[in-house]
Amino acid sequence: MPELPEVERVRRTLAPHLLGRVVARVDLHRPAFVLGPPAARTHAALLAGDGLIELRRLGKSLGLIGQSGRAVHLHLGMTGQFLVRDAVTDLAAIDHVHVAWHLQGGGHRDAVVAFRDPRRFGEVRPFATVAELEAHWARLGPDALTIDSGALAACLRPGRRAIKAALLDQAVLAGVGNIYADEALFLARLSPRRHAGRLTGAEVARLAEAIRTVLHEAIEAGGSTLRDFVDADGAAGSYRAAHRVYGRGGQPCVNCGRLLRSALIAQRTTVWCPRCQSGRAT
DNA sequence: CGGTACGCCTGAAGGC
DNA sequence: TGCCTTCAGGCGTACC
Repeated sequence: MPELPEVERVRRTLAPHLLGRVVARVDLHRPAFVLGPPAARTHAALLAGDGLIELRRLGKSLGLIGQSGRAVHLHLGMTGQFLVRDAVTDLAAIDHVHVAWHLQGGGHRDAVVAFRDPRRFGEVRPFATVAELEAHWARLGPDALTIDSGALAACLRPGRRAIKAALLDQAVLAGVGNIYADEALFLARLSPRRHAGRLTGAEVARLAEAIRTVLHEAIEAGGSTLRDFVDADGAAGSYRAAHRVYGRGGQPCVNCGRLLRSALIAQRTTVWCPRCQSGRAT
């Protein structure tokens, strides 16, 4: 569920708890949750003893950077979340906590940041250098939050598949998932079944603007909480109430009143308005 | 190339 | 009440 807006909310709320502080200890509650070759999965690789200097984001991925130059790739998957707790918290009493970073210094009281992920689709993957993290991220397309018309056209040009499928492909564009793909296509008045490579220049421009608009709106609203998404301060997001199509199959279109269609496209439940998103090129 | 299916994993929700 | 099935979905991978 966490897509770009939710991950960005996590980044913003988590950063103040991490940056400028030192990792006093890393607890591996579930060692197998940490990815990569065994030699690269040490406590030091997870930034134990390191100072934390940066928390960056690309698409739905977060990167925590240490003063040593080490870096940890973090992905929330479907149900991943970060809990920030007092240092004395008994994390063993909280289910599905896989990794925990104990933090000191920086003028705050000691704290612990726990990665909790019931479904375990999330990722914690250490890298020895920032360059290696960046190489891992090189398979991702450009970040969706700032995508412009020209860059989007370049991403989509070779594609003959449905635009919905292309938007979900993180190698094309990083950060859009099922919720925001449907919301952006609705705003851009494009059928999800249109061929990605056959959109007109005007349509690509509309889509790029729609993607930026829905992502910015969602970030401002704290993200979309469907069931259990919360940011690092424990706050749920309210953007679900603003969804125009996602989760509204069979209900009237907010624009024209026609009942919204729902179908499986690119193996994902897709909702759109058959009138507003007519599917014909203009 | 694209599309289809599956596995990973848990918990919520629906059917009976 | 309780058991069983289905669904949700990010992402990698296998296969046609």
